[in-house]
Amino acid sequence: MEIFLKTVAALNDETRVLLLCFLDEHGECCVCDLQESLEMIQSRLSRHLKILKDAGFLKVVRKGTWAYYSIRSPLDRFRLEALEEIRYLDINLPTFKSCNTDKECKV
Amino acid sequence: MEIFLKTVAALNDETRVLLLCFLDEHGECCVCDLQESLEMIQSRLSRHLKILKDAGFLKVVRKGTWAYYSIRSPLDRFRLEALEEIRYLDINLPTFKSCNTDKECKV
DNA sequence: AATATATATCAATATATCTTGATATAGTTA
DNA sequence: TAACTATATCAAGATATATTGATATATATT
Repeated sequence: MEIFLKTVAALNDETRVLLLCFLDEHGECCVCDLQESLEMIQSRLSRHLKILKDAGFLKVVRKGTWAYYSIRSPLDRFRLEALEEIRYLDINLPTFKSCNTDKECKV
Repeated sequence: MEIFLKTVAALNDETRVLLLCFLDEHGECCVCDLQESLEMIQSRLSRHLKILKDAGFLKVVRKGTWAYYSIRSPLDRFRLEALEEIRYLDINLPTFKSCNTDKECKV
């Protein structure tokens, strides 16, 4: 029950649905890319990414100070179905903007 | 987006997951049966049943003063998948107790 | 070592949701 | 019509979640 509720709670927020949709569309992104693209402050993003990760939707790879988030694969049946449902929502996604520090980011 | 969030929000509560599970297991129940079986006060039940109904999970049939709730059928793909997931949760359901007014209830 | 940068966490406030008890509504029975 | 019953809704308080700005952590660079 707990895991199910955690999964569902993660889906129960517009910001997180947008995040899932964006990562599904653009693939792996670092937090600063998401900050630029979605125009969200860093603490807010970090919080929601953690919730999605803990709920089993995302994975993180750290490279130096950067954290690259992407949709976890493979997703189990229910999470995949949720993602499918989100794809159908026809959300108007903002365009991708790189954080353009151009050091290590965007490998 | 709104409809998706409403659907997910409906799932995001232990009481409602229990309700779905109970109705899935026992089929159509009137509110007073649920009151007896789940030992919940009436206003609480009524609230949650409405949320589940508005989110597309339940249907209601009124007969006199009684309201019989059951899982809506057919469910669309995502809601059905959610219900499947709930079935797998292995929730320890309370036994069915009729509201035993024995007038019209439990046809 | 000192500074800078990316990310994570914390604290305070704002907003939403749940629970309960009280009241309203609407059918039923006397 | 009046009293009764099942259900729905409302109001108040309690609990959870989201947002923001500040701070902490950890890596990178000089």
